[in-house]
Amino acid sequence: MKDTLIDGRARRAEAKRRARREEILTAAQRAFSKRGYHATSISDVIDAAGISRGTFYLYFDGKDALFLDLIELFAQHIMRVIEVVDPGGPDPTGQIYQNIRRVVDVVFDHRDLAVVAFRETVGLDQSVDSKLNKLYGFLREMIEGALLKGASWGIIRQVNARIVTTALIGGIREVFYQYLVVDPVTYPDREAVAMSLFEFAVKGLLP
Amino acid sequence: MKDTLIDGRARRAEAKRRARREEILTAAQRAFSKRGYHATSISDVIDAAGISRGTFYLYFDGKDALFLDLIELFAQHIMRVIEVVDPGGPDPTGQIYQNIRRVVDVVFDHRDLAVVAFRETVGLDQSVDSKLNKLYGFLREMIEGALLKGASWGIIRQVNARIVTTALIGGIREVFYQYLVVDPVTYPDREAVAMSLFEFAVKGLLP
Amino acid sequence: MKDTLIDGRARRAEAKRRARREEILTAAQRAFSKRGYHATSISDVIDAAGISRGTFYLYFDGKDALFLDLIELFAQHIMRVIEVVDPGGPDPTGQIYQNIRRVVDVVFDHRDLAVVAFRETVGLDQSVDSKLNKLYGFLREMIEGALLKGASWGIIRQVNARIVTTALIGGIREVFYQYLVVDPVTYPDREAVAMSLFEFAVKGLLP
Amino acid sequence: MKDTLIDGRARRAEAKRRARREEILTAAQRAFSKRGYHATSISDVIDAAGISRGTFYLYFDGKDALFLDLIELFAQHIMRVIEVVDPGGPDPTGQIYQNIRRVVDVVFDHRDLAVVAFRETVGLDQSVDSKLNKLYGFLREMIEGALLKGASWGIIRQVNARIVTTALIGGIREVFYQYLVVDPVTYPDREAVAMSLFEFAVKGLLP
DNA sequence: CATGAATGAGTGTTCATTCAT
DNA sequence: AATGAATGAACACTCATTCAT
Repeated sequence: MKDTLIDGRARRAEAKRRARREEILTAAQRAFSKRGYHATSISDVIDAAGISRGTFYLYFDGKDALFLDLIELFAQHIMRVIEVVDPGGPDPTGQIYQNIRRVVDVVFDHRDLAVVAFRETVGLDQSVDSKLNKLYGFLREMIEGALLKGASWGIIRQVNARIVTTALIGGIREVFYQYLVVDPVTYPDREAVAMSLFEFAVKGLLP
Repeated sequence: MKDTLIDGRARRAEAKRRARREEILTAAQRAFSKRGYHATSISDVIDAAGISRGTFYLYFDGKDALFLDLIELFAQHIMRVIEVVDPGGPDPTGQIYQNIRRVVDVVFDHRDLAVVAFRETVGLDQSVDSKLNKLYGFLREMIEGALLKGASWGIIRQVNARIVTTALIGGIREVFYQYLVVDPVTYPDREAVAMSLFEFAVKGLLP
Repeated sequence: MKDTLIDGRARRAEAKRRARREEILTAAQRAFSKRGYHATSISDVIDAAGISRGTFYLYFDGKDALFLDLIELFAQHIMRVIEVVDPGGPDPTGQIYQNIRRVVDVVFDHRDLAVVAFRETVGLDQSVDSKLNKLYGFLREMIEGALLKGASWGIIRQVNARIVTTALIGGIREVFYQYLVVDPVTYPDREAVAMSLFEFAVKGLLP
Repeated sequence: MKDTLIDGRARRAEAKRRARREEILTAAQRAFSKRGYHATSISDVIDAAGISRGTFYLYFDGKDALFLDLIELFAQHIMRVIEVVDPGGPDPTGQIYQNIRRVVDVVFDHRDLAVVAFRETVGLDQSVDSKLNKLYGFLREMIEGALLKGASWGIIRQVNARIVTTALIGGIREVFYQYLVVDPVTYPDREAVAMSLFEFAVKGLLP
């Protein structure tokens, strides 16, 4: 009886703690996405989160750790929805499209987070770099593998897979950045964005 | 007589001033490209330039203004080599390739400057943004115009010109960034880089 | 009947409370002796004591008060074993030696506590000062009294009792500090330490 | 002509710089001696010195470095006036007395500095420790050497040189501390202080 | 023109203490 | 009685910018 009481308390405390952490992460996303990592101070974050200075350091080891968590979070979101394309399976290009479509969803469902991840280029910091590189390395591997396999199956052209992979990532990144930051559209036609990216990536410009 | 003397002096002084300014800009390129805008201090720049603190502020209004000048410089370099593609002229795709080829030259001839421009994403600052947007707007216009014209001439497919333009710029940018920062190659095969970018942009992935 | 019940409860509660207090004091001794007053945080103390933050403030008014209690504790230990030397009694110098011997025992039986008291010099804080001064004042009085009485009985030389007392205290303190902190010996030969201190204090350097 | 002008300027600048540094050191002595290392903030120091925050860091690497400099300064003062006692020379005990007398002068001529050095016990910090240990090691060596040599010449008693040396240093330290902090005397009778210390150290208490 | 000493607002971080549960 | 999440004042330190020389 008492144990369940204690457990209940502990559970509630744990839930509250998690919720608070989430709140801070959300506030940080907004703050970082608005002004970038360097220009955002801890004061900005705690003001946005409505907490005190000390409380922030109760939940995060520091500014770097917070930022790292955000990058990690975004990387997980993206990596969760990417599926290896099977060129021998049914409708391989359809599989590619579905991957793009799901990434579009992740990005527009987590706008601030996506902006944070896209805004800062590699080169910020050792540990941030490694997180970003983990994400980009993952994407790279997926895409490059698909390109090579697709070429061997005769589904796509022989191309310099490395360069094309890089270009694809950059292209997709830029399109999102445009939609999210430079010229934000509240409710973008996700289908259209995905289709455009897909066509650009797959069909090229020649008629 | 005295006027010519003064003019001579003034001219010499002006030349010296310009040379000094150039030196600072060059030093700043190296500094910013190595560590990024935020991590580079004015001390880094003046140490690299071999000038005193005060002198720096004699030539530039401040850190932001210096950075702005660098962006402006790069934008001019790029904008100078881009030529409007005439779909009715001889070998229109060749014209596109030549544009890409010339951009490749600019980037690899001004590595530090290019890194500075590519490293910091839009969003640093109001005025930096406007400079970068001017550059990107220019590129955008060129490419988008070519796409639309090309489509109307039946040379290229009907695509969402806006999105594809953005993707192209992002793709090119990313490829350069990879070559310049992440995995730098001292003497890249410019021809090969240009050709890969060209093929990727124009031919797409389908066989 | 109910009263005795209440009394029993109260007594048991009081005992528990005292035990808890003791535990915290012991943990604090270890913590303070290891890292000094300033470098030791309340977190260090409560971690060492295995209690929660709030509990600590239930037993002590704060960090200063805790420290004060430790100093007080040490002062009591020392003051308990010092006995007034009777120059007219049997073997007066033996009495001095026995005092030193007992102090040696107290110090080595309460190493951590001794280190705490010796480490921080007078000047930390108003109230800490007064506690330390109480201890030193007591020692001072004992020693100075013995010196004066001894001189009047012709047992010891005429000296500036105030200065010599101070020097004696400092000398003893330093020797202990050396043994406890700088060059700690797990099982020092207490007899030898006491004898050295005694000879130094009493016999001087002349042959 | 111009060179001498430049040299003159540089010399004046250098002199001014040195003077400023001295001012800060003096202010820091007062501040640290009043409240101790930990309780003294950089704000205290710069307020006392009448300079701005930034200026402080122009002259010192930080709080630790400043403190280190003070300890070093005191160590040099002391070490400069200590002379090796030659037991075969004229009046060996007189030589000891002269050493003590000179140390008394140094201490009372640099009260604040002496308090800073005496207040903080070994254990503050790695580098501070090493500086303090250098000073104490030096004193230790001087005194221990004199004790051993003196004993071999039959001038002083056979004693445990290590312990006695420690006790002497502690005794002297405490006496100074008393005069400087606990019960400060504006114009102490330096001769009397030196003589008391000397008698205590050399003659002991027996008649 | 050129200098570099001086400035002070701003940064990320710590920690003794409080108080609702 | 016991807890530990929350607080915010305080800290050491940085750096873009100014200005007397």
